[in-house]
Amino acid sequence: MKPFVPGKGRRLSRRDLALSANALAERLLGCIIERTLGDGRIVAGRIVETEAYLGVPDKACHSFGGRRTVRVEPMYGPAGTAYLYFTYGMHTCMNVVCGAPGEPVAVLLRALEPVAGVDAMRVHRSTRPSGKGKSVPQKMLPKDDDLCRGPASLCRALALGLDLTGGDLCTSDVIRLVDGTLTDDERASIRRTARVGVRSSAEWADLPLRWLVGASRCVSGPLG
DNA sequence: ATGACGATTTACT
DNA sequence: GTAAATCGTCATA
Repeated sequence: MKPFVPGKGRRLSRRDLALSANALAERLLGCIIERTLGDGRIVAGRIVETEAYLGVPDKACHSFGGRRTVRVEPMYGPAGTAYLYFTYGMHTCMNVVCGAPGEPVAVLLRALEPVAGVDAMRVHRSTRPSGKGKSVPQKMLPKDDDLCRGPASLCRALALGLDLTGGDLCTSDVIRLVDGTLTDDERASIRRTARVGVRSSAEWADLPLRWLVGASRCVSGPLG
Protein backbone atom coordinates (compact mmCIF):
# COMPACT_ATOMS: atom_id res chain seq x y z
CA MET A 1 0.00 0.00 0.00
CA LYS A 2 1.17 3.51 -0.81
CA PRO A 3 2.32 5.46 2.24
CA PHE A 4 -0.14 8.00 3.47
CA VAL A 5 0.96 11.62 3.19
CA PRO A 6 -1.27 14.06 5.06
CA GLY A 7 -2.62 16.85 2.89
CA LYS A 8 -1.53 15.24 -0.39
CA GLY A 9 -4.35 12.90 -1.35
CA ARG A 10 -7.20 13.55 -3.73
CA ARG A 11 -9.98 15.21 -1.86
CA LEU A 12 -13.43 13.76 -2.37
CA SER A 13 -15.62 16.13 -4.35
CA ARG A 14 -19.27 16.86 -3.84
CA ARG A 15 -20.01 14.67 -6.83
CA ASP A 16 -18.11 11.81 -5.22
CA LEU A 17 -20.35 12.13 -2.19
CA ALA A 18 -23.70 12.69 -3.85
CA LEU A 19 -24.51 9.00 -3.71
CA SER A 20 -27.24 7.08 -1.96
CA ALA A 21 -26.42 6.37 1.66
CA ASN A 22 -25.93 2.71 0.84
CA ALA A 23 -23.53 3.48 -1.99
CA LEU A 24 -21.57 6.02 0.02
CA ALA A 25 -21.32 3.76 3.04
CA GLU A 26 -19.42 1.29 0.88
CA ARG A 27 -17.57 3.95 -1.12
CA LEU A 28 -16.09 5.51 2.02
CA LEU A 29 -14.41 2.30 3.13
CA GLY A 30 -10.69 2.79 2.67
CA CYS A 31 -11.00 6.56 2.35
CA ILE A 32 -9.20 8.85 4.78
CA ILE A 33 -10.52 11.49 7.10
CA GLU A 34 -7.96 14.16 7.91
CA ARG A 35 -8.32 16.64 10.71
CA THR A 36 -6.11 19.70 11.09
CA LEU A 37 -5.64 20.63 14.72
CA GLY A 38 -5.34 24.13 16.14
CA ASP A 39 -1.56 23.91 16.13
CA GLY A 40 -1.44 22.80 12.50
CA ARG A 41 -0.75 19.16 13.16
CA ILE A 42 -2.81 16.64 11.23
CA VAL A 43 -4.51 13.59 12.64
CA ALA A 44 -6.00 11.13 10.21
CA GLY A 45 -7.72 7.78 10.05
CA ARG A 46 -8.74 5.32 7.37
CA ILE A 47 -12.43 4.50 7.35
CA VAL A 48 -13.14 0.82 7.98
CA GLU A 49 -16.72 0.82 9.27
CA THR A 50 -19.81 2.82 8.30
CA GLU A 51 -23.57 2.82 8.61
CA ALA A 52 -26.20 4.13 6.19
CA TYR A 53 -29.11 6.20 7.46
CA LEU A 54 -31.88 6.36 4.93
CA GLY A 55 -33.81 9.45 5.87
CA VAL A 56 -37.56 10.04 6.00
CA PRO A 57 -38.74 6.41 5.89
CA ASP A 58 -35.97 5.15 8.22
CA LYS A 59 -37.23 4.81 11.76
CA ALA A 60 -33.70 4.75 13.14
CA CYS A 61 -32.73 7.98 11.39
CA HIS A 62 -32.83 11.36 13.07
CA SER A 63 -34.67 12.75 10.06
CA PHE A 64 -37.37 10.05 10.24
CA GLY A 65 -40.73 11.35 9.18
CA GLY A 66 -39.15 14.50 7.82
CA ARG A 67 -38.24 15.81 11.25
CA ARG A 68 -36.52 19.14 10.81
CA THR A 69 -34.99 20.73 13.89
CA VAL A 70 -31.89 22.79 14.58
CA ARG A 71 -29.92 19.65 15.39
CA VAL A 72 -30.96 17.71 12.29
CA GLU A 73 -30.92 20.63 9.86
CA PRO A 74 -27.46 19.78 8.44
CA MET A 75 -28.89 16.51 7.15
CA TYR A 76 -30.95 18.57 4.72
CA GLY A 77 -27.87 20.29 3.37
CA PRO A 78 -25.95 19.36 0.22
CA ALA A 79 -23.87 16.21 -0.09
CA GLY A 80 -20.61 16.72 1.77
CA THR A 81 -22.19 18.51 4.68
CA ALA A 82 -20.98 17.31 8.08
CA TYR A 83 -23.66 16.24 10.51
CA LEU A 84 -22.43 15.81 14.08
CA TYR A 85 -24.68 15.23 17.03
CA PHE A 86 -24.34 14.98 20.78
CA THR A 87 -25.76 11.99 22.59
CA TYR A 88 -25.82 10.14 25.90
CA GLY A 89 -24.91 13.36 27.65
CA MET A 90 -21.26 13.12 26.65
CA HIS A 91 -20.61 11.69 23.21
CA THR A 92 -20.36 13.15 19.73
CA CYS A 93 -20.80 11.17 16.49
CA MET A 94 -20.16 12.21 12.91
CA ASN A 95 -22.00 11.66 9.64
CA VAL A 96 -21.32 12.55 6.03
CA VAL A 97 -24.49 13.89 4.42
CA CYS A 98 -25.14 12.48 0.95
CA GLY A 99 -27.97 11.80 -1.48
CA ALA A 100 -29.94 14.20 -3.66
CA PRO A 101 -30.19 17.89 -2.70
CA GLY A 102 -32.51 18.31 0.26
CA GLU A 103 -32.70 14.59 0.93
CA PRO A 104 -31.86 14.03 4.64
CA VAL A 105 -29.71 10.93 4.30
CA ALA A 106 -26.21 10.35 5.65
CA VAL A 107 -23.47 7.89 6.48
CA LEU A 108 -22.26 7.45 10.06
CA LEU A 109 -18.53 6.94 10.58
CA ARG A 110 -18.13 4.06 13.04
CA ALA A 111 -14.44 3.14 13.02
CA LEU A 112 -11.08 4.21 11.62
CA GLU A 113 -7.58 2.83 11.39
CA PRO A 114 -5.24 5.52 12.69
CA VAL A 115 -2.83 6.60 9.96
CA ALA A 116 -1.39 9.87 11.28
CA GLY A 117 -1.14 11.74 14.53
CA VAL A 118 -1.46 8.74 16.80
CA ASP A 119 0.18 10.60 19.65
CA ALA A 120 -2.34 13.43 19.43
CA MET A 121 -5.14 10.88 19.28
CA ARG A 122 -3.93 9.33 22.50
CA VAL A 123 -3.92 12.73 24.16
CA HIS A 124 -7.46 13.42 22.97
CA ARG A 125 -8.66 10.07 24.20
CA SER A 126 -7.09 10.63 27.61
CA THR A 127 -9.40 13.56 28.28
CA ARG A 128 -12.95 13.18 29.45
CA PRO A 129 -15.59 12.71 26.75
CA SER A 130 -17.69 15.74 27.60
CA GLY A 131 -15.02 17.87 29.13
CA LYS A 132 -17.15 18.58 32.17
CA GLY A 133 -18.48 16.80 35.19
CA LYS A 134 -17.27 13.57 36.66
CA SER A 135 -17.82 11.70 33.43
CA VAL A 136 -16.80 8.16 32.67
CA PRO A 137 -13.74 7.08 34.63
CA GLN A 138 -10.91 5.56 32.67
CA LYS A 139 -7.90 3.67 33.85
CA MET A 140 -5.92 2.36 30.90
CA LEU A 141 -4.90 4.27 27.79
CA PRO A 142 -6.36 2.72 24.64
CA LYS A 143 -4.16 0.65 22.34
CA ASP A 144 -3.66 2.05 18.85
CA ASP A 145 -6.24 -0.23 17.31
CA ASP A 146 -8.77 1.01 19.85
CA LEU A 147 -8.19 4.74 19.41
CA CYS A 148 -10.85 5.20 16.72
CA ARG A 149 -13.00 2.14 17.40
CA GLY A 150 -16.59 3.30 17.68
CA PRO A 151 -18.37 6.44 16.44
CA ALA A 152 -17.87 8.46 19.61
CA SER A 153 -14.31 7.27 20.16
CA LEU A 154 -13.20 8.34 16.70
CA CYS A 155 -14.71 11.76 17.22
CA ARG A 156 -12.76 12.18 20.41
CA ALA A 157 -9.53 10.92 18.85
CA LEU A 158 -9.81 13.36 15.93
CA ALA A 159 -11.18 16.21 18.06
CA LEU A 160 -14.38 16.28 16.03
CA GLY A 161 -16.72 18.51 17.99
CA LEU A 162 -20.20 19.90 17.57
CA ASP A 163 -18.74 23.10 16.17
CA LEU A 164 -18.15 21.20 12.92
CA THR A 165 -21.78 20.28 12.33
CA GLY A 166 -23.20 21.95 9.23
CA GLY A 167 -19.70 22.49 7.83
CA ASP A 168 -18.74 21.58 4.28
CA LEU A 169 -16.40 18.62 4.07
CA CYS A 170 -15.54 19.48 0.47
CA THR A 171 -14.11 22.90 1.30
CA SER A 172 -13.31 22.97 5.02
CA ASP A 173 -9.77 23.87 6.00
CA VAL A 174 -9.85 21.80 9.18
CA ILE A 175 -11.44 18.55 8.03
CA ARG A 176 -11.03 16.73 4.74
CA LEU A 177 -12.19 13.51 3.16
CA VAL A 178 -9.50 11.97 0.96
CA ASP A 179 -9.96 9.18 -1.54
CA GLY A 180 -8.40 5.86 -0.62
CA THR A 181 -8.28 2.24 -1.60
CA LEU A 182 -8.69 -1.17 -0.08
CA THR A 183 -6.38 -4.06 -0.72
CA ASP A 184 -7.84 -7.05 -2.52
CA ASP A 185 -7.95 -8.91 0.77
CA GLU A 186 -9.72 -6.06 2.47
CA ARG A 187 -12.16 -5.69 -0.39
CA ALA A 188 -12.96 -9.36 -0.16
CA SER A 189 -13.51 -9.12 3.58
CA ILE A 190 -16.26 -6.47 3.44
CA ARG A 191 -19.31 -7.55 5.37
CA ARG A 192 -22.71 -6.05 5.95
CA THR A 193 -24.60 -6.41 9.21
CA ALA A 194 -27.48 -4.83 11.04
CA ARG A 195 -26.78 -1.39 12.44
CA VAL A 196 -25.51 -1.12 16.00
CA GLY A 197 -27.51 0.40 18.80
CA VAL A 198 -30.71 1.10 16.91
CA ARG A 199 -33.86 0.56 18.90
CA SER A 200 -36.58 0.77 16.34
CA SER A 201 -39.01 -1.58 14.69
CA ALA A 202 -37.43 -4.83 13.65
CA GLU A 203 -37.79 -4.10 9.95
CA TRP A 204 -35.45 -1.11 10.20
CA ALA A 205 -33.26 -2.49 12.96
CA ASP A 206 -32.48 -5.67 11.07
CA LEU A 207 -31.63 -4.32 7.65
CA PRO A 208 -27.96 -4.83 6.72
CA LEU A 209 -27.04 -1.15 6.63
CA ARG A 210 -23.69 -1.41 8.40
CA TRP A 211 -20.56 -1.96 6.32
CA LEU A 212 -17.29 -3.13 7.78
CA VAL A 213 -13.87 -4.25 6.59
CA GLY A 214 -13.60 -7.64 8.26
CA ALA A 215 -9.84 -7.79 7.74
CA SER A 216 -9.30 -4.65 9.80
CA ARG A 217 -8.40 -4.92 13.47
CA CYS A 218 -10.12 -1.61 14.14
CA VAL A 219 -13.80 -2.30 13.55
CA SER A 220 -16.24 -1.92 16.44
CA GLY A 221 -18.93 -4.13 17.82
CA PRO A 222 -20.23 -7.46 16.54
CA LEU A 223 -18.78 -8.83 13.32
CA GLY A 224 -21.61 -11.26 12.63
C1' DA B 1 -41.62 23.87 32.32
C1' DT B 2 -40.96 19.10 32.56
C1' DG B 3 -39.77 14.36 31.61
C1' DA B 4 -38.02 10.65 28.82
C1' DC B 5 -34.62 9.21 25.93
C1' DG B 6 -30.42 8.34 23.31
C1' DA B 7 -26.92 6.09 15.91
C1' DT B 8 -22.14 5.17 23.33
C1' DT B 9 -18.43 3.97 26.25
C1' DT B 10 -16.60 2.21 30.27
C1' DA B 11 -16.36 -0.35 34.43
C1' DC B 12 -17.85 -3.85 37.19
C1' DT B 13 -20.17 -8.62 38.69
C1' DG C 1 -23.55 -10.47 31.13
C1' DT C 2 -25.44 -5.54 33.66
C1' DA C 3 -25.32 -0.74 34.88
C1' DA C 4 -23.62 3.92 35.42
C1' DA C 5 -22.20 8.23 33.54
C1' DT C 6 -24.42 12.76 31.92
C1' DC C 7 -27.11 16.42 29.34
C1' DG C 8 -28.90 18.31 24.83
C1' DT C 9 -32.84 17.48 22.29
C1' DC C 10 -37.49 16.74 21.53
C1' DA C 11 -42.30 15.99 22.49
C1' DT C 12 -45.87 17.14 25.51
C1' DA C 13 -48.36 20.38 28.32
